[in-house]
Amino acid sequence: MAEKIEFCILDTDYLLETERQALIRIWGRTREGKTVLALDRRFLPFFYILPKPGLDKGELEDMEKRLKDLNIEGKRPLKVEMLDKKIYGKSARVFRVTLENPTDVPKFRDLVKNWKETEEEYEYSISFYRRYMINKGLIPMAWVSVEGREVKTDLQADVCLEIDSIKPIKEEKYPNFRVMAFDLEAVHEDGEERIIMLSMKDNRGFSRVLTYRGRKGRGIKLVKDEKGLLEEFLKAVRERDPDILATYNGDRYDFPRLDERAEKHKVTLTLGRDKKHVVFRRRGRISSAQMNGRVHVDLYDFIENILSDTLSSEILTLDSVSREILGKGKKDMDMKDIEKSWKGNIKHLAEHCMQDSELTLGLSKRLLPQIFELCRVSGQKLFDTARMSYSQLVEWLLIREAFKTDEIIPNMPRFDEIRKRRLSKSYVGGYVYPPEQGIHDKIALFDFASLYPSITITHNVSPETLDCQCCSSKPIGAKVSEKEDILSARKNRVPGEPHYFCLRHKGFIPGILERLVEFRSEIREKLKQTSPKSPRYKDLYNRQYALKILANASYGYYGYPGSRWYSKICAQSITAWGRFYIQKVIAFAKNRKYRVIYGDTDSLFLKVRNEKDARKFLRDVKAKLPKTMHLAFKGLYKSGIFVPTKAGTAAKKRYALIDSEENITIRGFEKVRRDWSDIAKKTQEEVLLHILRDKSPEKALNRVRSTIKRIEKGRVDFDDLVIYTQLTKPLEEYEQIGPHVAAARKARTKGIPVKEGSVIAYIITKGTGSISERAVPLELAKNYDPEYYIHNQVIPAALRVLAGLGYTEDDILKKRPQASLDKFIQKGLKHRLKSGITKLSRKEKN
DNA sequence: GGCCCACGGGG
DNA sequence: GGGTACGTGGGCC
Repeated sequence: MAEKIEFCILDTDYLLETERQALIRIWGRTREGKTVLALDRRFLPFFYILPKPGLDKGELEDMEKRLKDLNIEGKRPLKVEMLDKKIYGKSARVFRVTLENPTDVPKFRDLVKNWKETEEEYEYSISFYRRYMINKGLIPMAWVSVEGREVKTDLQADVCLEIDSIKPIKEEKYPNFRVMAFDLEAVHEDGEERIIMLSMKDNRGFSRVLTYRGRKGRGIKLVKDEKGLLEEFLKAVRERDPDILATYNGDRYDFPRLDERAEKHKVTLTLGRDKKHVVFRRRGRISSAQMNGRVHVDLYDFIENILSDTLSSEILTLDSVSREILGKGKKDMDMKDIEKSWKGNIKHLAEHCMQDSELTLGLSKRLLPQIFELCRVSGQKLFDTARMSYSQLVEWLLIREAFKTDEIIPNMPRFDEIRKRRLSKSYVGGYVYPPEQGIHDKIALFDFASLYPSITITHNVSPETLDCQCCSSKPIGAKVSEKEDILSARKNRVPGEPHYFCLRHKGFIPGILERLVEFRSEIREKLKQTSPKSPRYKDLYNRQYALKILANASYGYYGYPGSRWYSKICAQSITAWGRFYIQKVIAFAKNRKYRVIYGDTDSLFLKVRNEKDARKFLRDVKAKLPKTMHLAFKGLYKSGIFVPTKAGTAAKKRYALIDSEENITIRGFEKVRRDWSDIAKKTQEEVLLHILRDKSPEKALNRVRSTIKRIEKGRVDFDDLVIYTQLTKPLEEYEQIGPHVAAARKARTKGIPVKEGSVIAYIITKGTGSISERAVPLELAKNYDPEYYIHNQVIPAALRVLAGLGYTEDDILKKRPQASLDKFIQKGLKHRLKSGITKLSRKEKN
């Protein structure tokens, strides 16, 4: 029976059932809530070959014949065609070799890559499901109309179709995807990490905790043992049948644990919509847990890669991220608490476990719509998009655009090319106007909105428009100097660089960015006419956010060593223009007798009389800027301090600001990691608390001082001094003997077993020699070195926070008076911190 | 100063 | 059958 069905694409994959054609599968959901599986067996893989330039007609014909005659164990190319394509905008004739099975592609490519007629091969490494989506114009998380014949399936789908035809359709809305979050708890017992509890919660009212100790209670289901827990989990997922399984750090923690324990108990981890075990896909240094027909979204991956830039949170724990995004966090339990509860208060542990699933589900409600929009812009499926870095998102956007315009997709750089790019001389970045140290009042902040994308568009910065032939006779604006009018930068000469960009033909990347930016401003217009409470507002907001992310990442993509469209000169030119514009604005301000307090890359702080004054300045300077460059007035701050970092080095942004609503912004933080001692971590935490909650930097300083005294008097418990560091390779293989390696060696000679993967607990003890020489395993430590803990642990940790407020090591050690800073801090922080809207950020723009 | 090495999230 | 990949800071050499 011929059927027609419309659905939203959730996932795509392919199966290699035979040596012959592969099977493409598309999973989705209809408006009516049916799950769909659509199958396509008719799509064929291919790749391109660019012949050496200068081959004559006869030689090309010979090459075509040789390609047609290729033979691997009886397998032949199904088709060899000559096509007109473009490579970096220039037309090029290429051969397209069509094959039967995706695994044939690399095999046939290997055969031809060393031919003397072969200049280069292209598009041989686009995975098959991506190839299909690109060529059919299908967009994940967008809609398709499929005509086909319904077939039987033993997979978990309401409808299964063999595709006769498939085409994209326009529809903005999403179907009601089913989302389930889960979280597990584990303890170490007898050298194993056992799963003791698992919680689940979905967006349709289901929640459950599984465990095998204590009493069954509301929402708690008791199972026999760990194996029973795993089986019950699989059953629940199958019954609730979510489209999306959401975790927080599931790729690195929950799934590897499930996998280990399932193997131990001989349970097959069937969490997808087929009968297959979860697979782990390598992605660089980590693996991702994937199943078929159901999408595992690890929110931590997305937050770490993308969202962390817009978060003010210093660390990315579930607690801190939830606090910021959802306005509610959780009571954290450490490993000892969990073990204690497991032996006693199971109910308490169950609440804690469920809380994690709740927060994860809460986050997914907010973040999945953003990720969906990124899927639509990048054209990549949910599983992939949720794990992509900025560069990868940009890359896939470009790849999909390239296909539309008959551009051949440039190859990924090979390993030695990447290394070469990494080692190549770094170029000059953003301009920093050194901050005027001290306290200032009435400071206006201005910044360029999307500076680098604007430059890319305004100046047509693209690899194929660089130093073009057509404009070579007369590059314009050849002498761009300080004295010239600001508008001369609109010409195509890169300021201070011996390059120019084409004025006649729009570049590939500027063209894409221009459409992105136009599309975004259309959406922002619509946003203005939409009630902020309506669901449509959120959709539009997420859409413009996705576009902004992609546009802003484009500059980084030019300079990213793994980039297919790498161009150091483009990246360099963009920062050159960036410096040019911000310097022009600064020069203009100085000319008008404004005091410039600080400037960095795309922003500057000016001392102004009042808001009106600031707005007037903006108006005047904007008249001097190209219309495509958008300088904006971001706000007037009552006061602020700016802390210059060491001259010469790349200046770090370190400042604290207070606006009229008494919100404080502090920038320039870094975080303390786990290979620090507890005493350092605790001190830092308390310093933060004293400043933010008690509004008292003085208390914070005193807190550090008393800790130092305790250390000096030898009153600190070893537990607070231990540093934990993992051995990531066998002890013998270390070239450099760091403290943990030295401590591990000492442990071994005393008969304490250590091996690759062991976490070494050590203390830095008194004596002479390097830190490593004085690093002793916790079990063997007899004393500790106060100097090390004061100067290498506590003070640096405290200064991460305090330096942002202008304090130095000398202040902690009472070596200098601090009148002026204290005045600011008393005045500034004291009551203004009340508002609680406090930003602590290590983030630096761009 | 350059290079090696570990961390992050989770429990 | 093409993920090969990060970015930053401490301490050794």
